[in-house]
Amino acid sequence: MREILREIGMIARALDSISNIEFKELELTKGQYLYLVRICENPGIIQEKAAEIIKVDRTTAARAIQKLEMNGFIEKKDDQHNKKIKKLFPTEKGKTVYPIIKREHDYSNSVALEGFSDNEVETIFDLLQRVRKNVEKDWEFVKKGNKRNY
Amino acid sequence: MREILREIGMIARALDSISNIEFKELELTKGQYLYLVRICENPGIIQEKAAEIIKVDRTTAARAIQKLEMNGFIEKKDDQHNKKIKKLFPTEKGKTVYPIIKREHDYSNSVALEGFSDNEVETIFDLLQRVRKNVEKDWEFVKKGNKRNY
DNA sequence: AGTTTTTTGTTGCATTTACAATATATTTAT
DNA sequence: ATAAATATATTGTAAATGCAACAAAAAACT
Repeated sequence: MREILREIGMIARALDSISNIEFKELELTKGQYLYLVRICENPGIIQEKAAEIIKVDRTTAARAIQKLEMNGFIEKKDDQHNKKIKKLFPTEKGKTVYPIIKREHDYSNSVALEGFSDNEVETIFDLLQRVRKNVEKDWEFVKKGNKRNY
Repeated sequence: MREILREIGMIARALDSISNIEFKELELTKGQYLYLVRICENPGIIQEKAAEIIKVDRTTAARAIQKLEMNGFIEKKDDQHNKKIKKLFPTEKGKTVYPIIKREHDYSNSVALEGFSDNEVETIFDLLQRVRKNVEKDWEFVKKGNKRNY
């Protein structure tokens, strides 16, 4: 059994740690870059959806986004037709910070893929997407309170 | 630019979340399974080393391991020749729980790799190991207080 | 139309996480 | 041998995380 998930965990923790340290100078505290990036790339997205694509608890997302708003990176706007939801948009400040985050991510990405051929890059991307799709089914299942059987 | 790191982040958060939920019935709280597994597989390992291979802050590891000890999953033993270090060993209770964690991990692994050929499994494992090695250099560099240049 | 279920958002609370600072043992350098 | 540097462990503090519980709007069902 090839323990691919252990490798993935190590990589993810290392990179998250690096990003959190590097983004402190942007006044972004732990984890916030995750939400800001998604909101910049999907303006109008709602909190619930952001949590789902990031794969984080709804209440964690709620508070992270609250704080992003408080600190002026994003704003919440009411929807015309649906009183329940609040659409999320980056502010000017958020839009200014986005390319800095992007640059960091691109750099980390290039570090991660050092020594990879173009072909290998395509391959790992394809395989990882498949893993992600496999895994997110179980995540949603378990998060909803269901029990996996094994 | 193929955003492989975003995929990795999603996968890691989803699986960590699943594991944390599933291990609550073992009386293991958030994150503890990480440390217990490493200690079971590397009996005698020290805290500092565990943090390093897991890729987590030293102080976080310190408290997680403290708690594992308090709850009887592991024990710390003084070293004969080095008064500074404390070697970590699973207790009987820890050893009992280990195969349950392992089974869960194996299951998640098989879910993650659903639809993969043997060849693809080998490929992704190999590529991920290379990514991990690339990334851990930067992690150690940044954790030590150095600044990446990009 | 009325009822039930689902979706979305929020808050209380307990816990984990990690930075900063401290202490002590060990190793390296002079 | 002594001093400086490094390795290892710990604690204080602030913040994020996530479960449980709640509320209200929307959607699905009868």
